[in-house]
Amino acid sequence: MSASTTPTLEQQWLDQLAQAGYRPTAARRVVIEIVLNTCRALEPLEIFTLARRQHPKLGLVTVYRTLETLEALGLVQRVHQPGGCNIYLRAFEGHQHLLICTACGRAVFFEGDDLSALMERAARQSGFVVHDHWLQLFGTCAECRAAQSAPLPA
Amino acid sequence: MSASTTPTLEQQWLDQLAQAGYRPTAARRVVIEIVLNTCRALEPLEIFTLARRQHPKLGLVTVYRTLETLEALGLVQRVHQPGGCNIYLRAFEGHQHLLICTACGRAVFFEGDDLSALMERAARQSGFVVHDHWLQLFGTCAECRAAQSAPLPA
DNA sequence: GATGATAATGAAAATCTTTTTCAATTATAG
DNA sequence: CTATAATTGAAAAAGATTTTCATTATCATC
Ligand SMILES: [Mn+2]
Ligand SMILES: [Mn+2]
Ligand SMILES: [Zn+2]
Ligand SMILES: [Zn+2]
Repeated sequence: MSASTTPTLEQQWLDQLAQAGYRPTAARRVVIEIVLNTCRALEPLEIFTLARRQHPKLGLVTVYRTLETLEALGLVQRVHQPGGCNIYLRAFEGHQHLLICTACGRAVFFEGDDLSALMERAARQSGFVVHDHWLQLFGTCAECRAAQSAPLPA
Repeated sequence: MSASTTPTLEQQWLDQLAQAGYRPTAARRVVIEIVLNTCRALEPLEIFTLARRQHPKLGLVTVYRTLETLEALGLVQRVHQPGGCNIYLRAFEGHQHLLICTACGRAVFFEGDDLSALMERAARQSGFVVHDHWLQLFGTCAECRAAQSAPLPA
């Protein structure tokens, strides 16, 4: 086997931080680890609570600052949901959109949407030049459907 | 001419309020009038500032409460934008989406999107049952494009 | 058009979230 | 190691929204 193993995503993010002149600190590591190991968008306070288990003297301010930095680097994104708009998730890679479970919050990425016809029609009818689009799907994930129909525990 | 004229939208909203047991007060009239006569989504504070010109003793709390009520009745909706998520606009009528000018905020409604193929594909790939979707387009309106390319005032 | 019951209002206080300040700590280059 | 600069966390400040509560406006009934 080759001696070079693929660096973990966490390491890749830390490398990107370093490359941009940021130092790889304990606080940043913990926040990054949590974001990368959670399949749903998290509020700063949730991240803080989880992170403190590994890093008890962490301050909430640092969570805010780290999210701001990661967002500026394009590694995380803010997600908008009916229940709140300051929740953070791993950023899209390329042109993707989210499908979010309204029961548990699980977020999955999908791609391959082609909205060009739609956007052209909207542009023609409105006189706008359309630059961008937000698309988000909501549904129920397989796990939540299974839990819903499962027999209640005795 | 017929004696019965079509009631204004403002009157229709006030009627809906009355029907739901709410009183048509001066404060509510002013907020409604502003929402109906503005072509972009507004923050509570903006509505408050505009409304005070007509109703100087209005309180900001009342704007919040009125928006809450109008939202509960399905007359206004919260709009999400990169710049803020607590801005309010007339609600959709039927299945519509928004196209928003990123320069001036102007919002126009459009309909006729067919995302069923897209949603089915996302559902199949993810194992989710898809219930709902958010779609929003961003662009530049004709007025803002004209203003941009117009010669500067002497 | 009074009157009493009830809804609605606005000022102030309370809450919650996010940002700023600043002294102490930590990472890095030399 | 040491000097330098970045980072951190606590506390304070700022902002946004909600709650509380005494006062005022609306409405149904007379
Ligand atoms: Mn897309
Ligand atoms: Mn649609
Ligand atoms: Zn789920
Ligand atoms: Zn515009």
